[in-house]
Amino acid sequence: MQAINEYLQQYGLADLFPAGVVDSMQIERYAAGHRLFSQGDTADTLYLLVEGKLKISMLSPEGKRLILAFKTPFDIVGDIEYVQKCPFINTVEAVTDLVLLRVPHRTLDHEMSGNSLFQQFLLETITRKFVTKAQELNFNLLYAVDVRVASYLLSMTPDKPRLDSPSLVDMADLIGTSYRHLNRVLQKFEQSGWIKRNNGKIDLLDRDALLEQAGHNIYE
Amino acid sequence: MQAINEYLQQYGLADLFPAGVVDSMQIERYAAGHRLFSQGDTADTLYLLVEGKLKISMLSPEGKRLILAFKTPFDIVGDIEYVQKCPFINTVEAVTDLVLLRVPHRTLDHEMSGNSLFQQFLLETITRKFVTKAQELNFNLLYAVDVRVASYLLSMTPDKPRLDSPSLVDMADLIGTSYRHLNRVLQKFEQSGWIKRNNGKIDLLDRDALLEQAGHNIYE
DNA sequence: TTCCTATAGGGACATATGTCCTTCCACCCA
DNA sequence: TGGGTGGAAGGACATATGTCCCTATAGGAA
Repeated sequence: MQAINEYLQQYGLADLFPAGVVDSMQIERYAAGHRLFSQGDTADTLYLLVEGKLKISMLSPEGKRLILAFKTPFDIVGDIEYVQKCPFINTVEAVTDLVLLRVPHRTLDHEMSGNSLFQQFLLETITRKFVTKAQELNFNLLYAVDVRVASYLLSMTPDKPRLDSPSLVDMADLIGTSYRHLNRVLQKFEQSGWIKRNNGKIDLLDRDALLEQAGHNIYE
Repeated sequence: MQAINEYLQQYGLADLFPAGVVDSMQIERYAAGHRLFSQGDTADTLYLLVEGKLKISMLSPEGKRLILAFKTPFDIVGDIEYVQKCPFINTVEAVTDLVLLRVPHRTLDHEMSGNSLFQQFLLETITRKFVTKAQELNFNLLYAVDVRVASYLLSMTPDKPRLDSPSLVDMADLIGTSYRHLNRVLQKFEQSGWIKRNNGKIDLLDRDALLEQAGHNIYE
């Protein structure tokens, strides 16, 4: 069970936050499945994700769900809303058990406004997010679902060639297609011998073929 | 023919840049059609768009062109690349005759690094771009081409209900569909009596119907 | 003028994708 | 133990979209 300072140290943030700000931070722990906030909620907190995996999603006016991203440490949640002073744009839920550092906007406004180091930190973070988002947009406009599925499979298995509990529903919402069509594409991949489905787990048998199908593009 | 200071005044930027920075700015004028830079070019300049309309596009590895945005004053070009210190990500061309203020990175590095006001300015600009890009991504994932076409038509005619020289080729690349399919959708709109095509011009006859088709979503 | 090129407009067809519905199976709980 | 329940898997069909092709027309270049 790490303390706040240890986390900050671990992610190279020890010099970024003055002691006064660190004092006002709180460690928050959430169980898998817990919803941190929903789109439209008032945003008065910046979150630093230090352990676990969370899911960012939104609901369209028609009620269609879109999963925008999965995030793992280190990452920041709520930075856009902090800069824009607007309500939360998306919904965030815990996929695994989470540990986050919670920084109130009030503290940031008092102690960090005009702090050039912190602004530079935010600038680089948000710029990086922008580039990622832009690539994602291009990727979606340019390629059909099978390319995106191949890319997704590859990006989710950097270490071992197996997806343990993929939740095809989430996967479809992330890729932006229907559950049915995702299934169809997976079936095609399986018939081609590129993957093997067992009991909801997915083994990647032929990374090279998938890489070719993905057009050498990977999510992120 | 305005001077640099007048432009800065006009867009409320007079207090943002110290005299030393303003001195190093240059006014640049380009004719319609001119290419300012291409993706991959070294970026050593930040551009402030003060007159005219430009087009941001990219080419996929497969050679498919995607138009990412049209921009009109006031806007900033090259801010992402300035923060990231990376080559230009996209290609930028003049649609109409342009006037831009050119600010060398070198000057910014020397005179503005640590300038909290300027960083805040960049932060807000880039954050806004991020939100726009994110909405665009959601919009593309959520809605089919006809919705996007309706939205595009509405957003391009804020004043008068006519598109004068739409270049359907560009329009298709912006929406992210094929020329053929765009034509098909326009044909459907025309048959529904929502628009009228004359000699390449497009008149909007029924904004309400288009608004409904767009699902009350507008680009931007 | 005459040719050439670019674009508008659209036909025909194949493919990609969405919607609806059915079946099957593992797992949980009363 | 039996009945639910939820997700995996996929059949059938309609629609959306892409590709390839052709024609017509306007405007620039020779």
